[in-house]
Amino acid sequence: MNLETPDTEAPRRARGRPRKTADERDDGNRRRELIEGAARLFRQQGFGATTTRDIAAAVGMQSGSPFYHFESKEALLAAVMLEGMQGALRRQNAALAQLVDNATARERLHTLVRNHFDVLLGPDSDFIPVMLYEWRSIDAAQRGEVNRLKDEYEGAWSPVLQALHEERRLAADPALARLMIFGALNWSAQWYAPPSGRSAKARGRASLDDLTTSALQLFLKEPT
Amino acid sequence: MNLETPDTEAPRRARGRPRKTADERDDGNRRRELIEGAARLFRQQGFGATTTRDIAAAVGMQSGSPFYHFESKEALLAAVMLEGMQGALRRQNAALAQLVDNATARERLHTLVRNHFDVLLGPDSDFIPVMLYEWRSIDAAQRGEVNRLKDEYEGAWSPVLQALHEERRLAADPALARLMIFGALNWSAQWYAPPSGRSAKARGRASLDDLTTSALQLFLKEPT
DNA sequence: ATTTTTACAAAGCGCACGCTTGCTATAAAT
DNA sequence: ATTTATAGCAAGCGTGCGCTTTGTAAAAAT
Repeated sequence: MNLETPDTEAPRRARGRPRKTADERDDGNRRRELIEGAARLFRQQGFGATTTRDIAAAVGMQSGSPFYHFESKEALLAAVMLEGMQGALRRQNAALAQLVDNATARERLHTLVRNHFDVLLGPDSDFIPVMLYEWRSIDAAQRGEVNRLKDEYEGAWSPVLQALHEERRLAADPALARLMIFGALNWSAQWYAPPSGRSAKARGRASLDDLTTSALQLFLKEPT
Repeated sequence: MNLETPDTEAPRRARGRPRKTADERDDGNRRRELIEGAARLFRQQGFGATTTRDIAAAVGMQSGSPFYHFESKEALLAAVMLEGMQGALRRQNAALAQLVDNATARERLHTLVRNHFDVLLGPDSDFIPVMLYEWRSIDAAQRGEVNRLKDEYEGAWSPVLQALHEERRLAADPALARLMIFGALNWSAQWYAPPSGRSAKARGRASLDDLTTSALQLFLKEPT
């Protein structure tokens, strides 16, 4: 017993380059490029159809090098999801913070929906779709933290929908309504193609603002 | 040249067991069991995470035997999708045919939504979710026929939504509304757990009828 | 009785893919 | 100057997996 540490805590003055913490390692190195490249490939081809060699090649590495940064392909997927949820939550909180204090429930929902479309379909929007459609591919162990963030993200919608329900502008049960609304929005990742060039609307390509308008029209009633 | 067939078409009186046509081969044999087993596994684990050995074992075959019935794993996936869309379309047409001629647009939408939930979440409902969430896994060549059926299935919703729009019970643009409504419904495959035992609603488990009611409440306005 | 087809089982090929191992150049600390 | 950690590269191991090949018992026709 007691193989690990002597009782006397000798200060062990460290020499050489100090070890970075896991947090510090997250910043400006190739790790990020790996996450972003993986997110793009996972979205385009799916997790199963993407090889770790594909990912390495996408960022200009040799085939084994990603495993210096991530202990497994699955851990890389988990990092993509975690990164995505953190970003989404950050942006949602920022959007809500910009609202005036006396904003109506309708205005709050508009902000939430518009931000969600941006998270799903805007630039650098590979993370959340991967999370939504590759959920099965990570095991329960790594799902925990992502799930917490997801609950927090979705939880912000509940009081808004509850208020709209009380205003009689949302007829359905708020809990089911939230699920269905997320479905309607998330599904856009399957069909949305961003408008290209001018007169995009004439060609049937809607903007994210158009989508937001239509979504609110679809879900909300006129006030009585 | 001319290695394939002599000019003289000798009648070639066939002896022995006659070859079945591809159509005949579709009926009461293990092929169906393979499709159903594959559908269940593809839904539970995803296409990429399901091995052909898993599928063979699920129907009590040796690992190579499925390839007698399907030329590739991908062809098996395509068969699952085709089977699913054919069944969905058949059931949708049957449900619509049971409507009285003077049914309102609202009644028609109710029928479509209720049937769609049944196709998605009812018994033996693995086919369509697989189609929705493993779309990327089949190549364009095999997507054609499935796509035709899908267009036909979704097309039946358009005149109904158009009519509701004109009745001012559907505010949003019908084309976008259709996409969002399918999203709201299809997404239920991700979260729905069927009610179990008695007092299911008390435990927060909704029935497919409950879902249908909530969906219509969410999408439709009171008549003006 | 013979032939032909069906519906698999049994065995295994070949390789792509996840991951490991060992090495090295550079950077940052003492 | 030396030590220690970083960020990979280079090469390959092992194996799981899609698929092939061969065999063969039963069925269905002549």
